[in-house]
Amino acid sequence: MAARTILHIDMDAFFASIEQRRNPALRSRPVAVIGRGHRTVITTASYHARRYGVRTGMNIYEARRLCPQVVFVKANNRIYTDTSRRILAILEGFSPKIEPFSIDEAFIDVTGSTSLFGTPRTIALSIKKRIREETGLGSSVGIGPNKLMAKLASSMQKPDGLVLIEEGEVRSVLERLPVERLCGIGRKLAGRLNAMGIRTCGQLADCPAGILKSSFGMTGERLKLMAQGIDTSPVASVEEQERTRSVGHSITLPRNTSDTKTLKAYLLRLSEKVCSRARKHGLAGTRLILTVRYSDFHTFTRSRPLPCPTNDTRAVYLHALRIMDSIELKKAVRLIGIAMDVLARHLCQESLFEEDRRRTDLLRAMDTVNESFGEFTLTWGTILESRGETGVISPSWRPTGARNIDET
DNA sequence: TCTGGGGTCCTAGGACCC
DNA sequence: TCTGGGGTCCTAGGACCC
Ligand SMILES: [Mg+2]
Repeated sequence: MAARTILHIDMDAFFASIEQRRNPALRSRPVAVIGRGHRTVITTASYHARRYGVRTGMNIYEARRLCPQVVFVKANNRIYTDTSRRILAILEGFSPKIEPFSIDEAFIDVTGSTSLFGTPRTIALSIKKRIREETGLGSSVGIGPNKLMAKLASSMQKPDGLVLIEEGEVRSVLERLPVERLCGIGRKLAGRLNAMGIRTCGQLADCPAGILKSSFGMTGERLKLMAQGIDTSPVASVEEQERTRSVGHSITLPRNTSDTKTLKAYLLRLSEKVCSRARKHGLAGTRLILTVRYSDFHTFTRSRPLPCPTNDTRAVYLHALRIMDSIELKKAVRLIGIAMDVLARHLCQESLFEEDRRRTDLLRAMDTVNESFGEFTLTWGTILESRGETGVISPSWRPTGARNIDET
C-alpha cells in the first residue's frame, strides 16, 4: 500500500467542555456530565474533575465521594450531536475521506490534501484552529501512517495536543509502549499478555507468531501486526461503511422489578424505538435478541429469528413477548433490552417482507408526527405505563445513518 | 446509594449434513 | 473391534470501542 497520512481528531472532554462553553460559571469548577435518574453514570468529566479521579462510567455517588465540589450537569444530547455535525463539516473542507469514529472522534485521510493545504502538521493546526473558532472547543490531533498510529498519537498528548508519528518513528514509539495503549487491546487481552510476560508492544512484536496463534487464534495474528504498527484498514466514509448489522435499545429500570406486566410495557416501548429507527433507515429485522440483566448484574440474552423480515412494532413486540415468556426469571430485573439483526429493506425478498399496506401507512403517519413533535407523541396504550430512563448518550452515535441516541 | 447505552466482531459447542 | 472428518448454521457469551 502506498504511504498514507491519517489524522485522528479527538475532542477534549467533549460534553463537559460544551457545557462549560454554554455556562461560564462552570468554567472554573469540576464538571461531570450525567444522564437521567439515580442510576446514571458519568459520561464525561472535565479535566478538573479528572484530577480527583472522576471517570467515565463511574456512578454519581462515587464521583461525589471523590470530588465533593463536582458539578453534575444533565446531558443535552441534541447540542452534542449538532456540535459533532459542525465539526465534521469543518473536516470536510480538508478531505472527503472522513470516518466518524464516535460522537467526538474522527479519522481523516489527508494523503491527497497536502498540495492544497500544506504539510500534515499544518493541516492539523488548521483543523484545530477552525474547530476552536467555530465551536470554542479544544481538540487533540494525532498524525500517523495509518489509523492505529494516528489514534495512538492523539492519545499521547491531551488536552490541546498535536502529535506526529512518522513512518520511521513507529518502531521506536512502540518499543516500550504498554500493549494496552493500543486501540483494540483492552483489560482482558492485556492481562493475558502480561501473564505471558508480554508488557510492551516491542515484546509483543517479538513474540513468535505460533505462540500468539495458539493462545489467541485469529486475534493473535492481528495482535502481532498491531504491535508492529501495521494497520491497512482504510478510512471509510459513512457511505463506504459496511451496512448496519443491528439496531437495539435497552434500559436500566428506575428500580428492579420482577413484575412481568411492567417488563412487557417496557418491551413495547423498546420495540417502538427499535422499529421506528429501522423504518426510518429502511432496515428490516431478521432476528430479535432479548437482553436481561438481573439485580446482581448477571446478564444474559435469548434470541429467536423473526419468521420474516419486519420492522413493524407490533410484530416485533409480540415476538419479544414470546421470547420473554420462554424465560423463567430467577431474580429481580435491573435492565431489559432488545436488539434486532437487520438487513437493508430492499434486500429482503418482497414476498418475505411482511407488509400490510394500511398498516405501513399508519406506521409512516405516526413516524412523521413523532419526528415533528417528539418521540412517543403518538404511541400505543401500554407504552404509557413505562416511564423513566437514564437518558445517557451513546458515543457510538453517528451523524448520519442508523446509529442513534436519544436527542431529547 | 454502587455500577448507562449503543454498537462490532470473534469464539465455541452442538446440531445437522455429506 | 473400533468407531471419519469436514463443513455450515445456530445460539450464547464475551471482548472491545466510544
Ligand atoms: Mg474525546
